[in-house]
Amino acid sequence: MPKRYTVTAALPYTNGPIHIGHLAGVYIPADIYSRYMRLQGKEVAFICGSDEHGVAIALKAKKEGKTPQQIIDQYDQLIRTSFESFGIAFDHYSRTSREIHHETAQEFFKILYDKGVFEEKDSEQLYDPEAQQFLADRYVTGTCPICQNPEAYGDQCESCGSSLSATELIHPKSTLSGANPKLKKTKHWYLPLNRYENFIQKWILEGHQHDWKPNVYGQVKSWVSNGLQPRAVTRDLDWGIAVPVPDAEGKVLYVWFDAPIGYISSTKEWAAQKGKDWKPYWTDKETQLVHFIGKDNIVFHCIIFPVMLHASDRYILPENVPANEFLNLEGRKISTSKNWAVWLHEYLQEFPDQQDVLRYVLTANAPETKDNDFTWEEFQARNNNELVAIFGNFINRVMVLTHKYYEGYVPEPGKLEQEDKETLDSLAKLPAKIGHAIEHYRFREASQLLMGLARLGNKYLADTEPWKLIKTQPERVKTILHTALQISTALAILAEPLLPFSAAKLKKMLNLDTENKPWTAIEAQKTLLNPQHLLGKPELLFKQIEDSQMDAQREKLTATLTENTPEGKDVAPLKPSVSFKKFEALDLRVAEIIQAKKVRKTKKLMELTVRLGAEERTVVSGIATDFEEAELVGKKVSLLANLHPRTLKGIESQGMILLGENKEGQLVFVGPEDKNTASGTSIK
RNA sequence: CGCGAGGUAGAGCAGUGGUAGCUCGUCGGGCUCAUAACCCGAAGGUCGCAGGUUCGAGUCCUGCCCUCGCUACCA
Repeated sequence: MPKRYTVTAALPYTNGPIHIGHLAGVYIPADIYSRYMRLQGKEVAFICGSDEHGVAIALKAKKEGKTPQQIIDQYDQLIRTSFESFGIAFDHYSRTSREIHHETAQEFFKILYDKGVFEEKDSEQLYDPEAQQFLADRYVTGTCPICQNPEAYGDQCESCGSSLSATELIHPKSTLSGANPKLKKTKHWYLPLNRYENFIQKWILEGHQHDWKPNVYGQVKSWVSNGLQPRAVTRDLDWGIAVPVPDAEGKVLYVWFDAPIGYISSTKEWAAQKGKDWKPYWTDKETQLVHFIGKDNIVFHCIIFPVMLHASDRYILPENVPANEFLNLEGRKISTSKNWAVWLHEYLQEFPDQQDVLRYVLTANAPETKDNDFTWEEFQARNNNELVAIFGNFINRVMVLTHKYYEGYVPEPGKLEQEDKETLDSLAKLPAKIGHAIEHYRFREASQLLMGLARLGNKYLADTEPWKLIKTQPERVKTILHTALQISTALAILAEPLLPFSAAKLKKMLNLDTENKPWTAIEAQKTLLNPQHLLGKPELLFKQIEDSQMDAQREKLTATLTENTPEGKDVAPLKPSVSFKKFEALDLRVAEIIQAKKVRKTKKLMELTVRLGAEERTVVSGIATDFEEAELVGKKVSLLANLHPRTLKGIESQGMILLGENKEGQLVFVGPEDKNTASGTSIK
């Protein structure tokens, strides 16, 4: 096993607070891993920090009439304090806006620059003269040069599916100001990922086929087999880290380039404060580097950042990148902008001193292999049925019995019976099992193994029945409770990485020394709690969570949903009036649906065959989420019949069905329903 | 359409070639030290579908279907 661990957790982007998805995917597993490694006596640097650059922050500031600095200060503070009170025990949490990071990132750039790694390319890019900035591809719309669709985006045309670059668009328009963007020459530096395909091939595809998670490995494989492209590492923007070479005024490092370097600068800052040398943490082969991230970050941490590290020729590569999938909330995708989330800072207020409950639930149901769903129902069940009923209750039974029979002193054990030995043997095997699970990033399994130990304790008490034997064999009861107390102590030690607050509370109840007993003591079946040791006061380790609390949380989410529906807002403003002539140009008809079929591999598209008098037409309409195939057939609807045909998913749509949206956000037909209106009738 | 990940008991998941398992839930029983908690037992699965390889397939191969994600779409 390596002796030193550099553990990084994805840098949170400071444009919003932390929610349960972040915790389940990144911060809780990283924290468990780091805590465990520290308990094994390893040198650990658990590193994180706020990611504070990039165009999204610049735009958010502009929108809110604040400076970018104000935005990042606000969220850095919120994120920092909520991590701290949640017990994510970073060794260091820095910020990419700090001087040390600017220096480190610039130095990193310089190293690659001096080695001639980058390719320099002049290109003509669209520049918005009103907003006075270069436009990212997705901020430009225009006419597609291939299919003439007038609303193609700068990176891709929705109509024909072609990949475009913004400069190819005919009649481009800035979505920021509406201005006509002008071409302006600009120079950028590119990281030629294509030259490192062999490196990635050997390192990951051949070297880590079996120890990396399938979802991570699969993503990398997909990227490599599609062919890697050079990627610009600089941008024309005023918010970020200046490009430290001549001839680069007004240019900053692209945020994805500077952010991962934040791991290094944060380590440096930490080492300086501790009087340590940071270098071994990033250069020594005895160091195991592990990146904890969500699946959206796989390409950066498995391809781009490693290529940067490799090209610099002075850093070690990550040993593993255990990316998690995503967590949904009550069946819907978590969304910061739609406020569909459980926010960490709100949880901490509403469930004070219950950090471990959320830690446990998010660990036991972590999205390790696929997307998972968080529900308040499960949250309550996991707490009441597992933490309270199994773990907390076992501890309480042992505490109460020991106080009742022996005034809180640990009794002297007698001769061990078969049932005692078997229980202690199972106990001795657990540290290795839990450790193995954590070392292999299977935190869900680790949490269940820990709960299994509490179950073992309950079973042991049920089998030995000390409350009966106390009347007939009081000596035997001493052995039983001594054994039960050993299990309790082991729980306190083994729970530390997973449930640090409860572990601390339990240690206090057991009156354990503050320093941790090593896991090896459990494996060696050493006495963990000596006879005559005096226990502390019994307290409940976990509290029941009531239905009313869950109802309140669910109501909060329902309120969010209501806010998000169009009805909660004002009616959309009317468009400018049109002349009668223009209205007359529209040919509106009654159409009868005679066939309806969902378009494969789409969520919303329905292929409809409609009758217009004698004529039959195909119309593709985005209504599949609101209507079943069967209920559509026979229905009469209003159709805009002379709309220019458009091809969707390879099906030519010859018209558009008129629809309205009700307050629940469901689509309803505008039109004549099934009266005696003949199909083909004109609507006037 | 393309790529990736999944599809195993009512729910959530484990199981990568050798008699289908865990947790929750359900039902029945036991216990009463314990936060109406704990312990035992039972019911419940054609392991997405169809072929193939093999003495043997949840596990390997091929094709297909479905779900999710990325991307796109929503005329």
